[in-house]
Amino acid sequence: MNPEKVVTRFAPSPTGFLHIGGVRTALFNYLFAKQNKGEFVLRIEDTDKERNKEEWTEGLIKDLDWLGLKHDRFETQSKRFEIHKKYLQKLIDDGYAYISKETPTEVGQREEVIRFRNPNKIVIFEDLIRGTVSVDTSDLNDFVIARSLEEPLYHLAVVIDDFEMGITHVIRGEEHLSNTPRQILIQEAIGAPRPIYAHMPLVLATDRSKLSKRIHGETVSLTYYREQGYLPEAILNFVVMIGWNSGTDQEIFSMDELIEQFKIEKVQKGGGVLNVEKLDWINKEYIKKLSDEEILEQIYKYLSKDFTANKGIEKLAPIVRERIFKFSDIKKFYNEGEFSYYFERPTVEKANLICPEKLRKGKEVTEEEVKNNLEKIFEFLSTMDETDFSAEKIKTAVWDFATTAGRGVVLWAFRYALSGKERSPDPFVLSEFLGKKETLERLSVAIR
RNA sequence: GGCCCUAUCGUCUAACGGUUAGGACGAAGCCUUCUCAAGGCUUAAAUCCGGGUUCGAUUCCCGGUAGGGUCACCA
Repeated sequence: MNPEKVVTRFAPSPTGFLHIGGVRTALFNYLFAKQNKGEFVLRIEDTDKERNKEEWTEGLIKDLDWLGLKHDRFETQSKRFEIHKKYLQKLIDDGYAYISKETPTEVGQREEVIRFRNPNKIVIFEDLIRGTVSVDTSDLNDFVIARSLEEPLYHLAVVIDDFEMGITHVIRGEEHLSNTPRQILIQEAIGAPRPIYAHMPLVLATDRSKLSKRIHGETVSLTYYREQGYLPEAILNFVVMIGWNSGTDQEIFSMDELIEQFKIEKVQKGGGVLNVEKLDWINKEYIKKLSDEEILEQIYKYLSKDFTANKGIEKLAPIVRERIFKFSDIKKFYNEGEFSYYFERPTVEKANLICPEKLRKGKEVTEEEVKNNLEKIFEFLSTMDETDFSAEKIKTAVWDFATTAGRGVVLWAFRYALSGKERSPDPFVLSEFLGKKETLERLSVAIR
Protein backbone atom coordinates (compact mmCIF):
# COMPACT_ATOMS: atom_id res chain seq x y z
CA MET A 1 0.00 0.00 0.00
CA ASN A 2 1.12 3.48 -0.76
CA PRO A 3 1.84 5.19 2.54
CA GLU A 4 1.46 8.61 0.98
CA LYS A 5 -1.98 9.81 0.02
CA VAL A 6 -2.21 11.07 -3.53
CA VAL A 7 -3.16 14.73 -3.78
CA THR A 8 -3.61 16.48 -7.13
CA ARG A 9 -4.65 19.97 -7.91
CA PHE A 10 -6.22 22.03 -10.66
CA ALA A 11 -4.88 25.55 -10.34
CA PRO A 12 -6.47 28.01 -12.75
CA SER A 13 -6.08 31.74 -12.51
CA PRO A 14 -9.39 33.61 -12.53
CA THR A 15 -8.71 35.74 -15.58
CA GLY A 16 -11.33 34.32 -17.90
CA PHE A 17 -13.74 31.53 -18.72
CA LEU A 18 -12.74 27.94 -18.23
CA HIS A 19 -10.83 26.90 -21.30
CA ILE A 20 -11.47 23.56 -23.00
CA GLY A 21 -7.83 22.69 -22.37
CA GLY A 22 -8.40 23.53 -18.73
CA VAL A 23 -11.31 21.11 -18.69
CA ARG A 24 -8.94 18.39 -19.75
CA THR A 25 -6.29 19.34 -17.19
CA ALA A 26 -8.92 19.33 -14.47
CA LEU A 27 -10.25 15.98 -15.65
CA PHE A 28 -6.85 14.30 -15.71
CA ASN A 29 -6.13 15.55 -12.21
CA TYR A 30 -9.54 14.42 -11.06
CA LEU A 31 -9.20 10.97 -12.59
CA PHE A 32 -5.74 10.46 -11.20
CA ALA A 33 -6.79 11.48 -7.71
CA LYS A 34 -9.94 9.35 -7.75
CA GLN A 35 -8.31 6.22 -9.09
CA ASN A 36 -5.73 6.44 -6.32
CA LYS A 37 -8.32 7.14 -3.64
CA GLY A 38 -6.68 10.50 -3.27
CA GLU A 39 -7.75 14.08 -3.00
CA PHE A 40 -8.47 16.61 -5.74
CA VAL A 41 -7.78 20.22 -4.80
CA LEU A 42 -9.12 23.24 -6.63
CA ARG A 43 -6.78 26.13 -6.07
CA ILE A 44 -7.50 29.57 -7.43
CA GLU A 45 -4.23 31.25 -8.37
CA ASP A 46 -5.10 34.88 -7.97
CA THR A 47 -1.87 36.54 -6.96
CA ASP A 48 -2.14 38.99 -9.85
CA LYS A 49 -4.57 41.54 -8.47
CA GLU A 50 -4.66 43.50 -11.70
CA ARG A 51 -6.11 40.76 -13.85
CA ASN A 52 -8.25 38.72 -11.49
CA LYS A 53 -11.96 39.09 -11.11
CA GLU A 54 -14.19 37.54 -8.50
CA GLU A 55 -16.76 36.67 -11.15
CA TRP A 56 -14.28 34.49 -13.02
CA THR A 57 -13.69 32.48 -9.87
CA GLU A 58 -17.41 31.93 -9.53
CA GLY A 59 -17.61 30.94 -13.18
CA LEU A 60 -14.79 28.47 -12.78
CA ILE A 61 -16.47 26.80 -9.83
CA LYS A 62 -19.80 26.65 -11.65
CA ASP A 63 -18.24 25.18 -14.76
CA LEU A 64 -16.40 22.48 -12.85
CA ASP A 65 -19.56 21.74 -10.97
CA TRP A 66 -21.55 21.43 -14.20
CA LEU A 67 -18.97 18.98 -15.49
CA GLY A 68 -19.24 16.97 -12.33
CA LEU A 69 -15.60 17.38 -11.37
CA LYS A 70 -16.10 17.91 -7.67
CA HIS A 71 -13.14 19.07 -5.69
CA ASP A 72 -12.35 17.75 -2.23
CA ARG A 73 -10.70 20.93 -1.09
CA PHE A 74 -10.83 24.55 -2.13
CA GLU A 75 -7.99 27.04 -1.73
CA THR A 76 -7.48 30.65 -2.64
CA GLN A 77 -3.89 31.63 -3.15
CA SER A 78 -4.28 35.31 -2.35
CA LYS A 79 -5.47 34.47 1.16
CA ARG A 80 -2.18 32.81 1.88
CA PHE A 81 0.17 35.73 1.45
CA GLU A 82 1.21 35.59 5.13
CA ILE A 83 2.50 32.09 4.58
CA HIS A 84 4.26 33.11 1.40
CA LYS A 85 5.77 36.03 3.25
CA LYS A 86 7.16 33.76 5.93
CA TYR A 87 8.92 31.61 3.35
CA LEU A 88 10.12 34.63 1.43
CA GLN A 89 11.72 36.11 4.52
CA LYS A 90 13.40 32.80 5.24
CA LEU A 91 14.72 32.56 1.70
CA ILE A 92 16.22 36.01 2.08
CA ASP A 93 17.62 35.23 5.51
CA ASP A 94 19.19 32.05 4.21
CA GLY A 95 20.68 33.86 1.25
CA TYR A 96 18.64 32.04 -1.39
CA ALA A 97 16.97 35.25 -2.40
CA TYR A 98 17.78 38.93 -2.18
CA ILE A 99 16.23 42.32 -2.52
CA SER A 100 17.27 43.80 -5.80
CA LYS A 101 17.35 47.43 -6.91
CA GLU A 102 15.72 47.89 -10.28
CA THR A 103 15.14 50.50 -12.90
CA PRO A 104 11.46 50.27 -13.83
CA THR A 105 10.83 50.06 -17.55
CA GLU A 106 7.06 49.86 -17.40
CA VAL A 107 4.41 51.57 -15.36
CA GLY A 108 3.63 49.78 -12.14
CA GLN A 109 7.07 48.26 -11.88
CA ARG A 110 8.90 48.55 -8.57
CA GLU A 111 12.26 49.97 -7.76
CA GLU A 112 12.85 47.02 -5.49
CA VAL A 113 11.89 43.41 -6.13
CA ILE A 114 12.92 40.07 -4.67
CA ARG A 115 15.04 37.89 -6.89
CA PHE A 116 16.01 34.27 -6.49
CA ARG A 117 19.72 33.61 -6.37
CA ASN A 118 20.12 31.19 -9.24
CA PRO A 119 22.60 28.43 -8.40
CA ASN A 120 23.09 27.95 -12.15
CA LYS A 121 22.90 24.20 -12.23
CA ILE A 122 21.50 21.52 -14.43
CA VAL A 123 18.10 20.36 -13.25
CA ILE A 124 16.99 16.89 -14.19
CA PHE A 125 13.50 15.64 -13.42
CA GLU A 126 11.36 12.66 -14.26
CA ASP A 127 8.08 13.35 -15.98
CA LEU A 128 5.41 10.67 -15.92
CA ILE A 129 4.51 11.42 -19.51
CA ARG A 130 7.76 12.65 -21.00
CA GLY A 131 10.41 10.68 -19.19
CA THR A 132 13.65 12.37 -18.19
CA VAL A 133 13.84 16.09 -18.85
CA SER A 134 17.09 17.96 -18.39
CA VAL A 135 17.54 21.72 -18.35
CA ASP A 136 20.47 24.01 -17.70
CA THR A 137 19.04 26.78 -15.54
CA SER A 138 21.97 29.14 -16.10
CA ASP A 139 20.15 31.12 -18.72
CA LEU A 140 17.24 31.76 -16.37
CA ASN A 141 19.28 34.35 -14.48
CA ASP A 142 18.21 35.50 -11.04
CA PHE A 143 14.51 35.51 -11.72
CA VAL A 144 12.01 37.61 -9.80
CA ILE A 145 9.94 35.66 -7.27
CA ALA A 146 8.10 38.52 -5.59
CA ARG A 147 7.41 42.18 -6.04
CA SER A 148 7.64 42.63 -2.30
CA LEU A 149 7.27 40.53 0.83
CA GLU A 150 3.50 40.91 0.58
CA GLU A 151 3.32 40.34 -3.15
CA PRO A 152 4.57 36.90 -4.14
CA LEU A 153 4.69 35.95 -7.78
CA TYR A 154 3.52 32.78 -9.46
CA HIS A 155 6.58 30.54 -9.19
CA LEU A 156 7.04 31.17 -5.50
CA ALA A 157 3.38 30.83 -4.58
CA VAL A 158 3.00 27.62 -6.56
CA VAL A 159 5.94 25.93 -4.94
CA ILE A 160 4.97 26.93 -1.42
CA ASP A 161 1.34 26.00 -1.86
CA ASP A 162 2.04 22.68 -3.52
CA PHE A 163 4.32 21.88 -0.59
CA GLU A 164 2.02 23.07 2.17
CA MET A 165 -1.04 21.45 0.62
CA GLY A 166 0.72 18.15 0.31
CA ILE A 167 0.39 18.00 -3.47
CA THR A 168 2.03 14.76 -4.56
CA HIS A 169 1.40 14.95 -8.30
CA VAL A 170 1.55 18.03 -10.45
CA ILE A 171 -0.41 17.31 -13.60
CA ARG A 172 -0.56 20.31 -15.90
CA GLY A 173 -0.23 21.45 -19.48
CA GLU A 174 2.95 21.32 -21.48
CA GLU A 175 3.21 25.08 -21.43
CA HIS A 176 4.46 24.67 -17.86
CA LEU A 177 7.24 22.30 -18.80
CA SER A 178 9.76 25.10 -19.06
CA ASN A 179 8.58 26.54 -15.73
CA THR A 180 9.38 23.36 -13.89
CA PRO A 181 13.16 23.81 -13.52
CA ARG A 182 12.85 27.13 -11.75
CA GLN A 183 10.13 25.78 -9.50
CA ILE A 184 12.39 22.89 -8.61
CA LEU A 185 15.12 25.37 -7.74
CA ILE A 186 12.80 27.16 -5.33
CA GLN A 187 11.66 23.85 -3.89
CA GLU A 188 15.20 22.88 -3.11
CA ALA A 189 15.83 26.24 -1.49
CA ILE A 190 12.88 25.92 0.89
CA GLY A 191 13.60 22.27 1.48
CA ALA A 192 10.39 20.96 0.00
CA PRO A 193 10.15 17.48 -1.49
CA ARG A 194 9.74 17.28 -5.23
CA PRO A 195 6.29 16.27 -6.40
CA ILE A 196 5.89 13.92 -9.31
CA TYR A 197 5.39 15.83 -12.53
CA ALA A 198 3.26 14.97 -15.52
CA HIS A 199 3.08 17.46 -18.37
CA MET A 200 0.20 16.84 -20.67
CA PRO A 201 0.34 17.49 -24.39
CA LEU A 202 -1.51 20.60 -25.47
CA VAL A 203 -4.92 20.76 -27.06
CA LEU A 204 -4.36 22.30 -30.46
CA ALA A 205 -6.44 24.31 -32.90
CA THR A 206 -6.93 23.07 -36.45
CA ASP A 207 -3.75 24.88 -37.52
CA ARG A 208 -1.88 23.00 -34.79
CA SER A 209 -1.20 26.10 -32.73
CA LYS A 210 -2.06 26.22 -29.05
CA LEU A 211 -5.74 26.86 -28.54
CA SER A 212 -6.02 30.43 -27.36
CA LYS A 213 -8.93 32.63 -26.56
CA ARG A 214 -7.32 35.60 -28.20
CA ILE A 215 -6.72 33.91 -31.54
CA HIS A 216 -9.39 31.23 -31.76
CA GLY A 217 -12.26 33.06 -30.14
CA GLU A 218 -15.21 31.75 -28.20
CA THR A 219 -14.85 28.15 -29.39
CA VAL A 220 -12.18 27.57 -26.75
CA SER A 221 -14.41 28.24 -23.77
CA LEU A 222 -16.49 25.61 -22.07
CA THR A 223 -19.37 28.07 -22.00
CA TYR A 224 -19.56 27.91 -25.77
CA TYR A 225 -19.96 24.14 -25.77
CA ARG A 226 -22.51 24.25 -23.01
CA GLU A 227 -24.54 26.81 -24.93
CA GLN A 228 -24.29 24.73 -28.07
CA GLY A 229 -25.99 21.97 -26.16
CA TYR A 230 -23.25 19.44 -25.61
CA LEU A 231 -23.61 17.18 -22.61
CA PRO A 232 -21.00 17.40 -19.87
CA GLU A 233 -20.35 13.66 -20.04
CA ALA A 234 -19.76 13.93 -23.76
CA ILE A 235 -17.36 16.83 -23.38
CA LEU A 236 -15.40 14.96 -20.74
CA ASN A 237 -15.40 11.81 -22.82
CA PHE A 238 -14.22 13.73 -25.85
CA VAL A 239 -11.52 15.65 -24.08
CA VAL A 240 -10.05 12.60 -22.39
CA MET A 241 -9.58 11.00 -25.80
CA ILE A 242 -7.26 13.78 -26.87
CA GLY A 243 -3.97 12.33 -25.83
CA TRP A 244 -5.20 9.23 -24.10
CA ASN A 245 -6.71 5.90 -25.09
CA SER A 246 -7.55 2.76 -23.21
CA GLY A 247 -5.61 0.51 -25.54
CA THR A 248 -8.87 -1.10 -26.65
CA ASP A 249 -11.43 -0.13 -29.27
CA GLN A 250 -13.71 1.37 -26.65
CA GLU A 251 -14.43 5.05 -27.22
CA ILE A 252 -17.40 5.77 -25.00
CA PHE A 253 -16.60 5.73 -21.32
CA SER A 254 -18.59 6.42 -18.19
CA MET A 255 -16.85 8.35 -15.44
CA ASP A 256 -16.46 5.16 -13.42
CA GLU A 257 -14.84 3.43 -16.36
CA LEU A 258 -12.48 6.33 -16.84
CA ILE A 259 -11.49 6.34 -13.19
CA GLU A 260 -10.78 2.67 -13.47
CA GLN A 261 -9.07 2.56 -16.84
CA PHE A 262 -7.23 5.85 -17.09
CA LYS A 263 -3.46 5.39 -17.13
CA ILE A 264 -1.38 8.51 -17.05
CA GLU A 265 1.60 6.61 -18.44
CA LYS A 266 -0.40 5.99 -21.60
CA VAL A 267 -0.90 9.67 -22.27
CA GLN A 268 0.45 10.80 -25.61
CA LYS A 269 3.45 13.11 -25.88
CA GLY A 270 2.41 15.08 -28.92
CA GLY A 271 -0.33 17.69 -28.92
CA GLY A 272 -3.75 16.82 -30.28
CA VAL A 273 -6.08 18.81 -32.48
CA LEU A 274 -9.59 19.42 -31.22
CA ASN A 275 -11.85 17.74 -33.74
CA VAL A 276 -15.39 19.07 -33.43
CA GLU A 277 -16.85 16.39 -35.71
CA LYS A 278 -15.73 13.72 -33.32
CA LEU A 279 -17.22 15.68 -30.45
CA ASP A 280 -20.51 15.78 -32.35
CA TRP A 281 -20.41 12.04 -32.82
CA ILE A 282 -19.64 11.38 -29.17
CA ASN A 283 -22.36 13.77 -28.09
CA LYS A 284 -24.87 11.99 -30.30
CA GLU A 285 -23.92 8.70 -28.70
CA TYR A 286 -24.88 10.23 -25.35
CA ILE A 287 -28.03 11.86 -26.71
CA LYS A 288 -29.25 8.47 -27.94
CA LYS A 289 -29.33 7.28 -24.35
CA LEU A 290 -31.50 10.15 -23.14
CA SER A 291 -35.13 9.61 -22.20
CA ASP A 292 -38.03 11.27 -24.04
CA GLU A 293 -38.52 13.51 -21.02
CA GLU A 294 -34.95 14.74 -21.14
CA ILE A 295 -35.20 15.47 -24.84
CA LEU A 296 -38.49 17.25 -24.34
CA GLU A 297 -36.93 19.42 -21.69
CA GLN A 298 -34.40 20.60 -24.27
CA ILE A 299 -37.14 21.19 -26.83
CA TYR A 300 -38.78 23.52 -24.33
CA LYS A 301 -35.47 25.20 -23.69
CA TYR A 302 -34.55 25.91 -27.29
CA LEU A 303 -37.93 26.58 -28.87
CA SER A 304 -40.43 29.34 -28.34
CA LYS A 305 -43.47 29.02 -26.10
CA ASP A 306 -45.75 29.51 -29.08
CA PHE A 307 -44.38 26.41 -30.68
CA THR A 308 -44.03 24.21 -27.62
CA ALA A 309 -47.60 25.00 -26.60
CA ASN A 310 -48.79 22.87 -29.52
CA LYS A 311 -50.77 19.84 -28.50
CA GLY A 312 -48.77 16.66 -28.94
CA ILE A 313 -45.40 18.37 -28.66
CA GLU A 314 -44.14 15.48 -26.54
CA LYS A 315 -44.45 13.15 -29.53
CA LEU A 316 -41.65 15.10 -31.15
CA ALA A 317 -39.07 13.83 -28.65
CA PRO A 318 -38.13 10.53 -30.30
CA ILE A 319 -37.99 12.17 -33.72
CA VAL A 320 -35.75 14.95 -32.47
CA ARG A 321 -33.46 12.57 -30.63
CA GLU A 322 -32.66 10.70 -33.82
CA ARG A 323 -31.71 13.77 -35.75
CA ILE A 324 -29.66 16.07 -33.54
CA PHE A 325 -25.97 16.05 -32.65
CA LYS A 326 -26.28 18.75 -30.04
CA PHE A 327 -29.27 20.47 -28.48
CA SER A 328 -28.83 23.73 -30.36
CA ASP A 329 -29.61 21.73 -33.52
CA ILE A 330 -33.21 21.79 -32.31
CA LYS A 331 -33.27 25.53 -32.85
CA LYS A 332 -31.38 25.21 -36.10
CA PHE A 333 -33.80 22.63 -37.48
CA TYR A 334 -36.71 24.72 -36.38
CA ASN A 335 -35.33 27.74 -38.21
CA GLU A 336 -34.84 25.62 -41.30
CA GLY A 337 -38.50 24.63 -41.16
CA GLU A 338 -37.83 21.02 -40.20
CA PHE A 339 -40.55 21.00 -37.59
CA SER A 340 -43.10 23.16 -39.33
CA TYR A 341 -45.22 20.38 -40.81
CA TYR A 342 -45.98 18.62 -37.55
CA PHE A 343 -48.47 21.19 -36.40
CA GLU A 344 -49.20 23.08 -39.57
CA ARG A 345 -50.49 21.95 -42.92
CA PRO A 346 -47.69 22.03 -45.46
CA THR A 347 -47.97 23.54 -48.90
CA VAL A 348 -48.00 20.69 -51.36
CA GLU A 349 -46.69 21.21 -54.87
CA LYS A 350 -48.38 18.67 -57.12
CA ALA A 351 -45.23 18.21 -59.20
CA ASN A 352 -43.24 17.20 -56.12
CA LEU A 353 -45.59 14.34 -55.39
CA ILE A 354 -43.79 12.50 -58.14
CA CYS A 355 -40.68 10.97 -56.69
CA PRO A 356 -37.21 11.75 -58.02
CA GLU A 357 -36.17 9.85 -61.11
CA LYS A 358 -33.77 7.60 -59.27
CA LEU A 359 -36.61 6.02 -57.30
CA ARG A 360 -38.83 5.36 -60.30
CA LYS A 361 -36.63 2.62 -61.64
CA GLY A 362 -36.82 3.93 -65.20
CA LYS A 363 -40.60 4.07 -65.35
CA GLU A 364 -42.56 7.14 -66.30
CA VAL A 365 -44.93 8.27 -63.59
CA THR A 366 -47.90 10.49 -64.30
CA GLU A 367 -49.73 12.81 -61.93
CA GLU A 368 -52.82 10.75 -62.56
CA GLU A 369 -51.07 7.62 -61.34
CA VAL A 370 -49.82 9.31 -58.19
CA LYS A 371 -53.29 10.58 -57.51
CA ASN A 372 -54.71 7.08 -57.81
CA ASN A 373 -52.08 5.72 -55.47
CA LEU A 374 -52.87 8.32 -52.84
CA GLU A 375 -56.55 7.58 -53.17
CA LYS A 376 -55.79 3.94 -52.52
CA ILE A 377 -53.83 4.80 -49.40
CA PHE A 378 -56.67 7.05 -48.32
CA GLU A 379 -59.04 4.13 -48.62
CA PHE A 380 -56.81 1.77 -46.65
CA LEU A 381 -56.35 4.24 -43.84
CA SER A 382 -60.04 5.15 -43.74
CA THR A 383 -60.92 1.66 -42.63
CA MET A 384 -58.47 1.75 -39.74
CA ASP A 385 -59.33 2.18 -36.08
CA GLU A 386 -58.70 5.74 -35.00
CA THR A 387 -57.54 4.67 -31.55
CA ASP A 388 -55.03 2.18 -32.89
CA PHE A 389 -53.41 4.31 -35.58
CA SER A 390 -49.81 3.25 -35.02
CA ALA A 391 -46.89 3.44 -37.45
CA GLU A 392 -46.65 -0.32 -37.39
CA LYS A 393 -50.32 -0.85 -38.19
CA ILE A 394 -50.32 1.77 -40.92
CA LYS A 395 -47.34 0.15 -42.52
CA THR A 396 -49.05 -3.23 -42.53
CA ALA A 397 -52.17 -1.73 -44.07
CA VAL A 398 -50.33 -0.09 -46.94
CA TRP A 399 -47.36 -2.36 -47.48
CA ASP A 400 -48.64 -4.90 -49.97
CA PHE A 401 -50.14 -2.27 -52.17
CA ALA A 402 -46.96 -0.16 -52.07
CA THR A 403 -44.86 -3.14 -52.99
CA THR A 404 -47.04 -3.97 -55.97
CA ALA A 405 -47.36 -0.44 -57.25
CA GLY A 406 -43.75 0.51 -56.56
CA ARG A 407 -42.59 1.52 -53.12
CA GLY A 408 -40.56 4.48 -54.24
CA VAL A 409 -43.43 5.98 -56.16
CA VAL A 410 -46.13 5.29 -53.59
CA LEU A 411 -44.30 6.03 -50.37
CA TRP A 412 -42.62 9.17 -51.61
CA ALA A 413 -45.97 10.65 -52.55
CA PHE A 414 -47.50 9.50 -49.28
CA ARG A 415 -44.69 11.06 -47.26
CA TYR A 416 -44.56 14.23 -49.29
CA ALA A 417 -48.33 14.69 -49.02
CA LEU A 418 -47.95 14.69 -45.26
CA SER A 419 -44.79 16.76 -44.85
CA GLY A 420 -44.45 18.88 -47.97
CA LYS A 421 -40.72 18.21 -47.64
CA GLU A 422 -38.27 16.29 -49.71
CA ARG A 423 -36.69 15.11 -46.49
CA SER A 424 -38.58 14.09 -43.41
CA PRO A 425 -39.28 11.08 -41.22
CA ASP A 426 -41.07 8.24 -42.97
CA PRO A 427 -44.83 8.41 -43.74
CA PHE A 428 -45.76 5.83 -41.09
CA VAL A 429 -44.17 7.75 -38.26
CA LEU A 430 -45.69 10.94 -39.62
CA SER A 431 -49.17 9.42 -39.87
CA GLU A 432 -49.03 8.19 -36.32
CA PHE A 433 -47.86 11.59 -35.18
CA LEU A 434 -50.64 13.42 -37.03
CA GLY A 435 -53.41 11.01 -36.14
CA LYS A 436 -56.00 9.51 -38.45
CA LYS A 437 -58.11 12.58 -38.98
CA GLU A 438 -55.28 14.93 -39.92
CA THR A 439 -53.52 12.31 -42.02
CA LEU A 440 -56.63 11.75 -44.11
CA GLU A 441 -57.18 15.45 -44.52
CA ARG A 442 -53.65 16.03 -45.74
CA LEU A 443 -54.03 13.16 -48.14
CA SER A 444 -57.22 14.57 -49.56
CA VAL A 445 -55.60 17.96 -50.01
CA ALA A 446 -52.87 16.31 -52.03
CA ILE A 447 -55.37 14.37 -54.10
CA ARG A 448 -57.53 17.39 -54.86
C1' G B 1 17.00 33.67 -31.98
C1' G B 2 18.29 30.62 -26.98
C1' C B 3 16.29 26.59 -24.25
C1' C B 4 12.72 22.59 -24.00
C1' C B 5 9.18 19.23 -26.17
C1' U B 6 7.09 16.53 -30.22
C1' A B 7 6.63 13.68 -35.09
C1' U B 8 1.78 6.80 -37.79
C1' C B 9 -4.20 7.99 -42.63
C1' G B 10 -7.26 14.93 -43.18
C1' U B 11 -8.21 14.36 -37.49
C1' C B 12 -7.91 11.31 -32.65
C1' U B 13 -4.96 7.11 -32.23
C1' A B 14 -3.25 0.91 -32.02
C1' A B 15 0.94 -1.97 -33.09
C1' C B 16 7.02 -7.36 -26.76
C1' G B 17 12.23 -5.23 -33.04
C1' G B 18 9.10 -9.69 -37.14
C1' U B 19 1.37 -7.41 -38.57
C1' U B 20 -1.50 -7.67 -45.43
C1' A B 21 0.65 -1.13 -40.30
C1' G B 22 -5.31 -2.11 -36.76
C1' G B 23 -9.55 0.97 -34.86
C1' A B 24 -12.56 5.54 -34.50
C1' C B 25 -14.37 10.39 -36.56
C1' G B 26 -14.85 12.51 -41.24
C1' A B 27 -15.23 11.36 -46.81
C1' A B 28 -17.00 8.11 -50.87
C1' G B 29 -20.07 3.91 -52.30
C1' C B 30 -23.55 -0.03 -51.44
C1' C B 31 -27.49 -2.46 -48.47
C1' U B 32 -31.63 -2.08 -45.13
C1' U B 33 -39.03 -0.25 -45.65
C1' C B 34 -39.43 5.92 -50.42
C1' U B 35 -36.35 10.78 -48.55
C1' C B 36 -33.61 12.37 -44.05
C1' A B 37 -31.74 10.20 -39.54
C1' A B 38 -30.26 5.62 -37.26
C1' G B 39 -28.08 0.76 -38.36
C1' G B 40 -24.99 -2.78 -41.43
C1' C B 41 -21.17 -3.60 -45.10
C1' U B 42 -17.23 -1.85 -48.37
C1' U B 43 -13.47 1.54 -50.34
C1' A B 44 -9.84 5.46 -50.46
C1' A B 45 -6.39 7.31 -46.84
C1' A B 46 -0.46 7.19 -42.78
C1' U B 47 4.85 5.35 -40.39
C1' C B 48 8.59 13.38 -42.18
C1' C B 49 13.71 12.74 -44.55
C1' G B 50 18.76 10.73 -44.21
C1' G B 51 22.22 7.77 -41.84
C1' G B 52 23.37 3.96 -38.48
C1' U B 53 22.51 -0.66 -34.85
C1' U B 54 20.20 -5.36 -36.29
C1' C B 55 19.07 -11.26 -39.98
C1' G B 56 14.94 -7.66 -39.59
C1' A B 57 13.14 -1.23 -37.86
C1' U B 58 6.83 2.55 -37.16
C1' U B 59 9.48 0.81 -32.89
C1' C B 60 16.40 1.72 -30.62
C1' C B 61 20.60 5.64 -31.61
C1' C B 62 22.44 10.05 -34.32
C1' G B 63 21.65 14.09 -37.73
C1' G B 64 18.39 17.00 -40.56
C1' U B 65 13.54 18.95 -41.46
C1' A B 66 8.93 20.45 -39.77
C1' G B 67 5.62 21.80 -35.96
C1' G B 68 4.69 23.37 -31.06
C1' G B 69 5.80 25.42 -26.22
C1' U B 70 8.58 28.88 -23.43
C1' C B 71 11.87 32.80 -22.66
C1' A B 72 7.53 39.05 -17.62
C1' C B 73 7.82 42.95 -11.68
C1' C B 74 1.15 37.11 -15.97
C1' A B 75 -0.26 32.58 -14.48
